[in-house]
Amino acid sequence: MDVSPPRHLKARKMPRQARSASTIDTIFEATIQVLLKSGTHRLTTTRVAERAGVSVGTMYQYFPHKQALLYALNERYLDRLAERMEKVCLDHHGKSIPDMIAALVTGYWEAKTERSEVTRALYSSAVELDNEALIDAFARRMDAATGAMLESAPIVNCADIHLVKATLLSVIFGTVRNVFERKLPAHEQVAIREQVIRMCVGYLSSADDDRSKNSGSSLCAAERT
Amino acid sequence: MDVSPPRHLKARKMPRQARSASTIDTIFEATIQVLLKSGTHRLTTTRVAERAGVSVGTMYQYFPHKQALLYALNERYLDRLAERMEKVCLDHHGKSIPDMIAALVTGYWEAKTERSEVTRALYSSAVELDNEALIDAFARRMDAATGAMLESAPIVNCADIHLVKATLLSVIFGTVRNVFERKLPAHEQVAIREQVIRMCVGYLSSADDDRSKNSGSSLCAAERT
Amino acid sequence: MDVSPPRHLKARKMPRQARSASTIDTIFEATIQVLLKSGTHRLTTTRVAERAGVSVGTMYQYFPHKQALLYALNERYLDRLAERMEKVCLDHHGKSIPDMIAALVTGYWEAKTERSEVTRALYSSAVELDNEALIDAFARRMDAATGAMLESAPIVNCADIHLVKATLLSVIFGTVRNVFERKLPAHEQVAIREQVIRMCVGYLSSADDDRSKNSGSSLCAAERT
Amino acid sequence: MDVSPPRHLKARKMPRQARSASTIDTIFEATIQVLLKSGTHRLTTTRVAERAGVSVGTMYQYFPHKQALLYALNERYLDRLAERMEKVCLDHHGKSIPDMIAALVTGYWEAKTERSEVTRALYSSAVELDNEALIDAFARRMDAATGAMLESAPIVNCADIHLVKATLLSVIFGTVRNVFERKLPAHEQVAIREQVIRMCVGYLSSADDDRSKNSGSSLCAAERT
DNA sequence: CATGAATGAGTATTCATTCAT
DNA sequence: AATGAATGAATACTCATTCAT
Repeated sequence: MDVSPPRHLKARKMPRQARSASTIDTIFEATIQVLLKSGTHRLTTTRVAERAGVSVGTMYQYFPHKQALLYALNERYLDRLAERMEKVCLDHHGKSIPDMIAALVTGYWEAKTERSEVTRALYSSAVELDNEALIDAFARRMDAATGAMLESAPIVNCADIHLVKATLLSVIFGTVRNVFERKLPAHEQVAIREQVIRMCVGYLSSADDDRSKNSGSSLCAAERT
Repeated sequence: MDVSPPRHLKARKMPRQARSASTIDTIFEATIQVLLKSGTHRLTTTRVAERAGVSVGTMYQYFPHKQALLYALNERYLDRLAERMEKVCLDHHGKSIPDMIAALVTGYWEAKTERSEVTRALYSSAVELDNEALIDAFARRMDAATGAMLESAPIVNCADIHLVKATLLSVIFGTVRNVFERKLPAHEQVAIREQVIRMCVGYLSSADDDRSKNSGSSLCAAERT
Repeated sequence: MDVSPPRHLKARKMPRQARSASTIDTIFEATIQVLLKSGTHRLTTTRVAERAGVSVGTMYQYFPHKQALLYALNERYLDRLAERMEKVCLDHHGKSIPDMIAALVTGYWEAKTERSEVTRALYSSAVELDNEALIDAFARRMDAATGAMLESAPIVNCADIHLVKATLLSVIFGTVRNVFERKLPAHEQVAIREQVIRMCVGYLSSADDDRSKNSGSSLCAAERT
Repeated sequence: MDVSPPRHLKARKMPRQARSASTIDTIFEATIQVLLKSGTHRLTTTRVAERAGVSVGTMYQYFPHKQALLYALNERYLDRLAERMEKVCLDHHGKSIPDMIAALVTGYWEAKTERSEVTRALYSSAVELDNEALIDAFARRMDAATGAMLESAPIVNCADIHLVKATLLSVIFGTVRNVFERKLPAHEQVAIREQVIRMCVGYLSSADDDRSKNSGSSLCAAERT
């Protein structure tokens, strides 16, 4: 994720040697483990270092302070998530709209759910972390990826593709998180997921319809005013 | 909100005298102020007490520990939010579906946005708080309120009203939060809000259509299997 | 126990009315209960008052501070213990020396053991309590009582009866406490108790022998130098 | 003292470097000083650290909590006391019984009296400390040491040497403590001490007599049943 | 007199960060 | 570079005591 983080959250050294890279990875993993075992508010630098098998001193060589560590961890997480979702999008270029939507929703849902505890832990670690820049960067990548995917669909051809995309992404990401966080029973989660797909597909095709019919209440018409 | 909280999060004494009630309210307000000024992780019992103009000791008479204070604060917040949304629902009994949806989305959006900093602060205060019970209770109230509202609409008549409601609420609450948290520019937020309303309205009418047409891919048909 | 306690440890009001006396007794009992349930270092005035069913304020009417309460409690305990032991002594006037010794040892041992947890609790409550005066008064009463008892024995007739008594009492009280505190198995405690009786009886008769034989190494001779 | 303490009272790190060892010793000394100056209930970790000239943090590196510190302090004290008494016993192997007894009593008495304030302070610090294991270990060492000493005496030859030893030790330790705690005038303490020695010597020789005479009421006969 | 809410100094314990070795 | 001992400010929570009602 090529964001310039708030200056004070920068990692201290970029891993130039293989050794460093692996050390950093070990530290990341250790952080997650501690997060899972002890929760955010008992995540201490000492505990992380211990778990990672390095000394605190060493950890401070890589991350100038705790916040920087958590920032970098979230960065890595969002980076991987973005990559994964970009791949999902790429894989569905040229597919039908319903396929695309289903892929987006399901892909995101699976990414969150696979290691749901880790997801939850990361959410809580990011509280009060100045990570807006990360979120924005993630949003931009998603925007680009879904944009490219949707444009590869034969039918969709709406003027305000930007707004449609923004809406879609907000609905998908927001809803999945909501369902995920409420810890609903699995079958209910799946059922809702299907509904959300239906809803989004309907939305997209209506946006399209509107355009062809030039209807007054349509998305595009609305945008023309 | 008539939830029995996890035993360890119970407030210590129920305010029996007017004086106590106002003290508790003062403490709540102080907590919010401190949350806003210092952030969750610098919210200390001392600071809250100071701001509230009472001694720490007094605070501990009412809340056996910090967690209980935050729990009660969130409880109060969700309680008020629920009341507000219930009123919104009641006020739209018998209205058209689009009106209902618009009211739900806009109502929730406004509730979050009016004192957006407070909303954000409360979200962060709830991290690592065992408040699932609160969320559940809130969800149940929303479910009941929206259910009653939707059933008062002439047209809607779907077999799996439960799933439809759950989906609607997840989409609305999830999306609003997502938009809210990303701090998008106001006009974009409004635009997305309108889209979400469109989307939900479309979803509801399609659910209804499905039923009347008995279409194989419909919501209700699906549920019949 | 007619000791004048260190001025700062005096109870605030002498119970003049029946009501007061019973209140005080309730408080004493409550103190013991709290001591048993929570240990000395979690004995708080509030907890005692609660348990006693009175308000803290009321408690402070009777005892100007915590120390005074504990002092009075220990005073009462030692008073009762002294009474009990005095009765034991009186009951054995004119009996044989072995009977006397056995009565002393067994009596004391039983007094401690009957409610051993209470005994232990009181010991711990007295730590860092300025209760030397109480101990002294108790010692004096024991001295008088055992003195009178021993003098009623036909044989004993030693010049330094004071030293003999002091020794006896130290040995008995010290040993019983030692055995008591080490929580040895009951049968071992009993066995040792019997031995101690033997030992003391032997000591007393030898003190007596010495005197009649006027032996150089005797107790009384030693005292003559 | 090779006792495994209750798990929660374990010291945190064993001193591996000379520096640590001296730090720990400094902390012990400081604890004693604070105990003397402020009493047990005003012994705070901060005060100890201050007096020791280290930071609280450092103290907590070595002792996970106050209790562990006090436990370790008592352990060290009893360890040294045991060593000292073992030496006394060793030094009197082969001596006469009266010499042995005198050595035991006087040795213990001196150990307690030399720094009597420290002794008292340690007693009070141990209240409500789960130090039974320490006391037991100490008792076992004393038992072994006195056993070896007594067995080296030509005459003593009693069947139930175990009971005799237990009695002796209880009497000696109990009585010395009793005399010590009552703060009797020094000359009286000395006088009683002499009496106790006489009493114990008499007891031991009677136990022996009994055996040679096979008297029915003797210790050994009793044990044979 | 009785009550119990309010007080706030006091205390154990944690933890991010530094820096001598 | 790596280490991990040392630091000490920060923080949650307690409890003896007072005093307005």
